[in-house]
Amino acid sequence: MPFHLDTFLPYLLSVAAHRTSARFSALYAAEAGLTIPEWRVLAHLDHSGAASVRDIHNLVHLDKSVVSRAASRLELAGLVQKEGDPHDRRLIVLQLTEDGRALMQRLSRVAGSFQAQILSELGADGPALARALRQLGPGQPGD
Amino acid sequence: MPFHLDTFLPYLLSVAAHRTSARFSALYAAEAGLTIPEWRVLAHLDHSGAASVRDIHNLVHLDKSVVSRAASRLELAGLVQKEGDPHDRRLIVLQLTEDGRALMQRLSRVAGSFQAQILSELGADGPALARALRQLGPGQPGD
DNA sequence: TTGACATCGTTGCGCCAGCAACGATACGGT
DNA sequence: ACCGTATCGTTGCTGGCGCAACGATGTCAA
Repeated sequence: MPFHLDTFLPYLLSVAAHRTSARFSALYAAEAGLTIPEWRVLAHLDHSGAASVRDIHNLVHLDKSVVSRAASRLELAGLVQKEGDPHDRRLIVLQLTEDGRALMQRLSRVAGSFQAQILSELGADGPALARALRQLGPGQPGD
Repeated sequence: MPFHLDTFLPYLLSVAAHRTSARFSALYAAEAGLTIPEWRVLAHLDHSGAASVRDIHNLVHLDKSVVSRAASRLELAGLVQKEGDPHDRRLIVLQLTEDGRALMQRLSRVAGSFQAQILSELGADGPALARALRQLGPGQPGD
């Protein structure tokens, strides 16, 4: 019996993830020309307050180097402030600037309405999708 | 109200997709050192029979160039046969070789048991996840 | 038939993710 | 205090994706 790719979960996940990210990117491209890593760093800082590169690396599942470069670009753009931690001088404390907070305030509205849009498209399957994705995502055994 | 990244669907999708692909890759890495595009091309050829680069590009959501290069690598590995279409000499007909079919026979068993494993982890949410992913994937409005 | 336009596969190029190596700093045992 | 080890952030490098351009072939209308 041949194998059907279009019922295979890793494939479906990959396609759905790409397409959904692309849809969302198109939305916030109007507000700001952010890459996905940059968006994640901003979003994380927005709800966690100050955080080190390593914190973000662990919690947002981005490689250290990706976080580092995203943070540098965001600093250049004036959205993020980088300063050394006085207690541990290896650490870099990242924090949103005033501009960064203002941007995230607008973007979180965009994100919220996008999320609502997606959920309305999914109907009753929405909650199950979220549960399943959290189950498949890291933080689970072997991570 | 700050924004919570860990309930945001594009983020959850991306993380779940990466992790699930990585888990599956680790499984078939033992059988064959395939990249994800190579795996998709093989899988599609296995259940569609002969197909052109363009067919795969459309149906498997890989860029033309990615399909082209994957096919070249697979031809070098002796898993796929490339020949010109006699009716339309622009087209390249891709087909599994004997070795390719044999490999896919083994890999489809691996894939099947992996799928079963995932579904058992998801429990009752499995079917809803599949439905939701198909809904979010392309082939929907605006694609 | 000819010529304008469309389609197919390949190739070149820019870009970013992922990995490893590095310098700098912190920690722990002796 | 000192030395070996661990951790943090940055940077160089390789490889692959995505886009655009190209040559080759096909199609259709005049």
